[in-house]
Amino acid sequence: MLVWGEYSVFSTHSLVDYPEELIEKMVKSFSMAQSTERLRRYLDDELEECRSEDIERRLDELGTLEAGLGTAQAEAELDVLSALGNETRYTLVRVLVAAQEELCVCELNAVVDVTESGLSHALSKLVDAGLVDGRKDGRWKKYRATNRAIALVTVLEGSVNGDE
Amino acid sequence: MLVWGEYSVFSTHSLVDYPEELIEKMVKSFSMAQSTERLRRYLDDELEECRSEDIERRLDELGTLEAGLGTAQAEAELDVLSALGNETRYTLVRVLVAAQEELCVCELNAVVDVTESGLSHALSKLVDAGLVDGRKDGRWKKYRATNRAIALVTVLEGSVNGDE
DNA sequence: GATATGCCTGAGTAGCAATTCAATTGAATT
DNA sequence: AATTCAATTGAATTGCTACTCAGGCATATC
Repeated sequence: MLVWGEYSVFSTHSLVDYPEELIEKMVKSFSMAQSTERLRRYLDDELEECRSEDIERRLDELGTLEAGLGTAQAEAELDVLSALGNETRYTLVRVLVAAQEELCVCELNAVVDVTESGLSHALSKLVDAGLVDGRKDGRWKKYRATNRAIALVTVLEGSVNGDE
Repeated sequence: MLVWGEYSVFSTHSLVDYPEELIEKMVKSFSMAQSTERLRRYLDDELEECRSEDIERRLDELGTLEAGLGTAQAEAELDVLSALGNETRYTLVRVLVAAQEELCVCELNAVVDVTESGLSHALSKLVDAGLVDGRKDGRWKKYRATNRAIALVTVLEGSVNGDE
């Protein structure tokens, strides 16, 4: 039986008896147990009395919160955020939103300080994130901001006042 | 006189006559000239006739678009975005928004897969970005989502439907 | 068809960001 | 005051992203 408090695992055998991966696992489960232990103490504090079901329930509640709308959705949202969270790409989106019309790649090249290739990479990421749409027009290619981009930039500009 | 088309600069002197920084400058201004040249051709296409003032004017317009609400604001916005654009931190914010109440660090430790230290770093970045507020309560520390965080997560969840 | 131009893609790399580790602070308990 | 514990901080390391470069494809012009 594993009794972490008394390290009975370690007292029975020498550590070198175990393969590395197992040790890693043990260490991880140990630190896991530690943080659960802390949570127990916290709930003890908060709820006055605290049975082990309370911890289980709280862990469950937290898990539910995390799950929220499912992981796929959250992943998509994260993609959008990390697409926007870069100076070059955010500049492009801001310009396209402000322009309220489609702009040619050759025009966009004038507003960001990267290679033609870098610009292309940036735009492709923005397309993947659903933040801009691209359209080929003869030898030129034109991009416009999507509604998603407009919504996000608007909220962002509204919510972030330069006063900090 | 510099005539890029004919590389007169390079024909007059050997390249090694110039210090490296100057060459770099020349190369940069050359590629700059190239992209401006492309913009000229594009405007030629679009406006039918196109004088050099037209290019100047368009470059100005694009510059204005880029400037928008000033660089300080844009920088702050970018900070917020890059703070959110990370799995650990975005999970924390989502959980805090969903919880609609302050949560203890020891509780948050249960929803993300990082060290206690990593969690602390993450929370500190979120505070800097104005996405969460921290409050010390005895030996525990509790964090809650700010209005900014709520607004952004809400819009994001509304704008990004998992349908892609 | 040959050439020029606009843009894109894949590979490689430099630099930065995210995580962990080690040590510390501050509060509470003894 | 000494100890324990929650949380933070700074340094070191790992991992990854955002570039550039080289080459390619498509369209237009000759």
